Amino acid sequence: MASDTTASDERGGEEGGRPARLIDVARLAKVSRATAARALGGYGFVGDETRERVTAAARKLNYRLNEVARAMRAGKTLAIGVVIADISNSFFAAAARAIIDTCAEHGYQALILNTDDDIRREVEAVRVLAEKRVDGLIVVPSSPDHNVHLRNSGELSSRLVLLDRRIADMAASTVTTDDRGGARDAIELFIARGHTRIGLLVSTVATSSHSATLPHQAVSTVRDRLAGAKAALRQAGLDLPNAWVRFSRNDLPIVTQAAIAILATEPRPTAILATCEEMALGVMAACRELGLTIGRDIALISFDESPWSRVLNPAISVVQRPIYEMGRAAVTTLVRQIQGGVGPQAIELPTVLVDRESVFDLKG
Amino acid sequence: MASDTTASDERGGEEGGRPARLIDVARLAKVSRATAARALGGYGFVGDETRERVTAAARKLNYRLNEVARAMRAGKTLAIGVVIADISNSFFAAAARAIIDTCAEHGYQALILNTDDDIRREVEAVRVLAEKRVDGLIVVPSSPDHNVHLRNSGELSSRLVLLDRRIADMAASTVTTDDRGGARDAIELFIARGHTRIGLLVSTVATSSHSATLPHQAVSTVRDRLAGAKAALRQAGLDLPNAWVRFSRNDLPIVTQAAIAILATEPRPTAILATCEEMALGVMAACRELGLTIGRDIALISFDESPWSRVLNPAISVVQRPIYEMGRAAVTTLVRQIQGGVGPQAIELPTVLVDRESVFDLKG
DNA sequence: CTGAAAGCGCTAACAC
DNA sequence: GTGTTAGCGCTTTCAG
Repeated sequence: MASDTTASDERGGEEGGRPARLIDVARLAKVSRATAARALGGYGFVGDETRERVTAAARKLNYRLNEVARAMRAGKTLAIGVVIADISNSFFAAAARAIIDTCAEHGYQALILNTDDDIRREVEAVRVLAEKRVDGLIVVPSSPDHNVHLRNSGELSSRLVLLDRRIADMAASTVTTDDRGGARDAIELFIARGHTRIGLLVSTVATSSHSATLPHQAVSTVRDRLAGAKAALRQAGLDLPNAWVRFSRNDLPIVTQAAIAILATEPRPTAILATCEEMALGVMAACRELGLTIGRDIALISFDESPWSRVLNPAISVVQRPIYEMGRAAVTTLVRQIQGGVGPQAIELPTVLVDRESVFDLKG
Repeated sequence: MASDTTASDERGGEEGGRPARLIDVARLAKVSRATAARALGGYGFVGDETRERVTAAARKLNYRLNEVARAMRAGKTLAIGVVIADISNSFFAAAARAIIDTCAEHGYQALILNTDDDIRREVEAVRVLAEKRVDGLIVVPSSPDHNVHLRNSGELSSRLVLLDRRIADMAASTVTTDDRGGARDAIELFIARGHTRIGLLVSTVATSSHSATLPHQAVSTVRDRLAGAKAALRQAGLDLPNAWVRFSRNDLPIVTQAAIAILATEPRPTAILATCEEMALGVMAACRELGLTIGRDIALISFDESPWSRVLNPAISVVQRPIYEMGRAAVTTLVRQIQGGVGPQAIELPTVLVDRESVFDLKG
């Protein structure tokens, strides 16, 4: 008799009553819970005939393992928390797709939270995920230095991967791209085509609108791209007047104003590097308003491939980043860290400059 | 003495050792687990002084509620499963954003899985989420009739919201848009501008490439839009030759081929209705290849607002759907169903035709 | 107002 | 090969 004294008996297959538990399967198969678990879980030793009885019983009762109980007992949830700025943004959506799929391949589940790059929401998100007892964390940090919540999350702090952005002095894995090189390549292409007046439209969510100076809280990606662009300009002996660089948040009307601000200078740049899809759209919107034509009046290069960049006329040249690979690498690194107990790694993926039609030749 | 016999004592604050449990807090505050739980959970009656001692102890130990244990005991995970085709697709990304945020507002977590509109992956996703014991399910069903896995999920079957697509004879809530009306409006605008040769480019993931006939497994959204368009054409006494309608999967090269197939007919349509962003991009790509100009040679209307539709030259007219509202409504309906035990509802949100510049006047 | 005790469903030692 | 048992950390009657 022992402990199995639940009065309920003979649960109907799928319909009615609460879902079947392991003990229901065990009883129907006339074995113990341990044996049923072994048969279903495929571990330990179970007689062939017994195993069949158990699986038959499980099917008959429409048995579903209770993952909550399993997680509780095993101390692993097989879940990974993902903290990003905004999943409806195309970059994060693509990364999330990779993360979700790769998680699934490894038997993990992804729990995704948006922060809108607000550090308070990020802190809150990490807290929630810690309470959910996720086995690991992938974070796109919204601040380059505010990171107590990341250092201070006990176990999780050593099962953490920073995606897209680095944080100084954190012993966490990072998956980034060569943003500095990407920006350099873009500027060099402009220069090779004879452009000497080159503007920069930089996405920084920290800013409330747009400004000409680098916000204090600018994230590593922003700093790197800026540094890469400046280095390339300097090497060519070119100037970067303040009026030609604008930091803007990811909001079309604001980006458009920022782009107009750059393009309204006299003389205006003949080329603009945009640090993401939204910035590129802002340049296009500004050109529309100003009666300028991309690929003829204004050369444009954008970071990140967009669904439309290949299709426009002229097609837009881009600094491609391997976004899907980034998400995938974040998960594989994290899983290795969780399972293998290996230390943090820094992964930097290359960018590829894809030259299409938006960078016209000024010398021709 | 009783059961609290764990030998470990005095856990260091945040660092070192396993995370603090309720019992550690209780001991430090010199109360029982029950009292500590009441104080922290904010329910039941607790003396003011006691409450303060407990919260102080919790803070000191950096205590985090173990959600897994809570879920196990309470029989609620406060998690909602979301089964969609592809989160990197802009429509689903926007819906997911709304779902995640609205879930968070209600204290729930969203678990998102991609199916690529593959019914087998959908079945698998539902199984996984059932094992995770999610409290409810939001599904974008990939098939209009294959639904055993949805009917057959015990408790979950009555805590299910179908998003974007309906399934015949399912007693589940649905959140959809007036796709028939949206398509009708679009066609009527074409007609009002003098277009009589109107083509249809319809997204159907079931198809392996593109074809002229409606696939058997076409989802309600597809059928409704097709029906709406046909009704409007019929009412105007217009014909819809097979050669002017194409069903295509969401893959730019294939969509482009499909659009080219339509535009290569003689005489070719002067207007095309595209049923999503990807279809519209395919039309643009085809026009590019064929040397045709949107807004002059070809009028275009697309379902769903895109980041670029406002910015292009000409700006693209669209049938707007309230995507964020759809996601939000799915969650609020589901939560009401979970908490209030109310029955399933059918919510249909309106579409809005936004007339921009891509539909030129043929009569002028 | 506070404490004791009974599990939620599962797994993993350890017996037999 | 199979069964017994002891919890994982929490909530929640039920007493006091």
